[in-house]
Amino acid sequence: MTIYLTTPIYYVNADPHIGHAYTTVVADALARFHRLLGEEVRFQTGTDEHGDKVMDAAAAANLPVKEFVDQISGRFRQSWDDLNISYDNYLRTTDPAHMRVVQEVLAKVHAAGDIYFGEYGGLYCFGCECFYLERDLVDGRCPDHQTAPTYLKEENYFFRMSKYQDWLIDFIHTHPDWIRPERFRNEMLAFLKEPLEDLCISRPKSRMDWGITLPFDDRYVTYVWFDALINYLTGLDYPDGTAYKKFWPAQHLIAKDILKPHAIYWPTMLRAMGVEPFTNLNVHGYWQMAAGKMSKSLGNVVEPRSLVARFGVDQVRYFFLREMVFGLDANFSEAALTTRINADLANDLGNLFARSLGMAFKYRQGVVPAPGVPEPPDQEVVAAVQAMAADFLRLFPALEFGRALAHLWEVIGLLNRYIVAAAPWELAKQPEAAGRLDTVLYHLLEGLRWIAALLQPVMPGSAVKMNEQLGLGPARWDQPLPQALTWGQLTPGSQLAKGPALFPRIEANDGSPNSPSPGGRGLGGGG
RNA sequence: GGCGGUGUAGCUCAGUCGGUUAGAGCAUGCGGCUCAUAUCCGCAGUGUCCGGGGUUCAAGUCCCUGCACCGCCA
Repeated sequence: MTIYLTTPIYYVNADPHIGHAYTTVVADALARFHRLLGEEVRFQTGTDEHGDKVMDAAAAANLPVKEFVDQISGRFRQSWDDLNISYDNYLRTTDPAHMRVVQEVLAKVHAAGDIYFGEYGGLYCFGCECFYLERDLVDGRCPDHQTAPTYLKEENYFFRMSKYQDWLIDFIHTHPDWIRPERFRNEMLAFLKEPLEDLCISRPKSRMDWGITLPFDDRYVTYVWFDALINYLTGLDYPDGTAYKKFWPAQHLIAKDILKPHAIYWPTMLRAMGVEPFTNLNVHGYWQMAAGKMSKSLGNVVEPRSLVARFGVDQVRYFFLREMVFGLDANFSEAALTTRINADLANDLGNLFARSLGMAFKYRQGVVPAPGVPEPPDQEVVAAVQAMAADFLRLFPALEFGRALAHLWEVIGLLNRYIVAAAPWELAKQPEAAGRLDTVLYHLLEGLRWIAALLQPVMPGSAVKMNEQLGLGPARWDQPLPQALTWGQLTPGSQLAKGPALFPRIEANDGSPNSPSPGGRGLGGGG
């Protein structure tokens, strides 16, 4: 079984932010999850590097464009390395291989008659890279940039998108799960009730030349979507590469700001090219930033790099996956992040792990004891762990990360209560209870092994630390999940290892216990 | 302007097909334990379920309407 996971290629006119980071962490968690299931995974991310906004940003930075895009693209890549992102391919639209394939695709679609030459005139905003109608303007100005648009009349190339409208509507109807969650599917069906216009896909070089030259007219470069979207194919060495034959169609992950290009333009483009549609378009919401709190004192915290530096990679990854319901907006605040880290990671999981290993060392010299005959509380632990794992394996690939983790944390709570009820410190005082103590310690350690196994996609570094302290080598934690999730694999007699606290508490420094009300601008995944 | 969504505890949110005294986590208060990262466990409290009207034996849930916020379209 194979799976091809993609993030958007991020636009390099600005630095990476939390929205990009979220999309990429989700993709990585899924990639790791599917690898653990024993599937063959291809995971691609990258950067989108053409267009006027990049030219402008380079000019503003006083750098040659190529130098500028190298720099920003490198910064994205660095952020993903910080976040422990296990991408297989990092695609840049300035790669010659990509540019060559885009030209091949353009030539093919043009030859088939789905790209034609036409004229378009209108009010153009350079900030938005798009034309506006009078009624869309606010006081004669662009609603986003507050600048007056310029009237432009130019000849351009158009993709015959309207031709595929009926096919697309039918395809969405016959594939209910294709665009998910459902609200985004409904949004697109509503949009498709109106006639689809053809898509302008070129820019004259006289106006903008930082792009890929049209193979059939070298006065033009292609504009945005016939460049950017095709990355999903060029990354697989389309059309002849073995990767393409092996991994297409894709599971796309995007933020809702680029829903339309991915749900409308992209499938019709694929249709015109004669390529099978992607498997799913998975659409997530925005992190709403607490306005006023981020700007000055914490101005840099939305940058993935500083977030990771301040709070830790796995802490940030856990927060992303636990806090946001995929498809809905969520609030981001330092207070909420701190609460998750302290309550869930330090107090619940970290402390459970520390006290369990601590007792194994204190009472059994750090050697895994052999369990005796399980009693009802032990059986309850086994049953709960197994039920949780089944839920987790079902919810995680369905993008219900928060619910999957909530189930896992219920078991963490159960194990904490199990300790109190069993009171190993009392058993340790009674020589005749030695067997009972062995059984309780074993159930704790084995339960933690399951937890570590399931947390690998979410917190890979911490899961390794847990496995190491549980005395397991890579050969054990790399085995496919279905095999790892068998009760009793922790070998009695094996040696545990001491280690530092998995998740140190974050001491409050701003004195604000609760997160402020949501506000401010959402941050999307870009693309 | 059209379509859609949301509104539940101090905060973030669950609430299935209408069905008992409306739940969870965080925060707060009290108690307990000592293996543990001042952690863990137990107990406790708080709700105009956005307002108004309606259907029903019964409404957080269904219908109408008003308000607020959000999204898509125009």
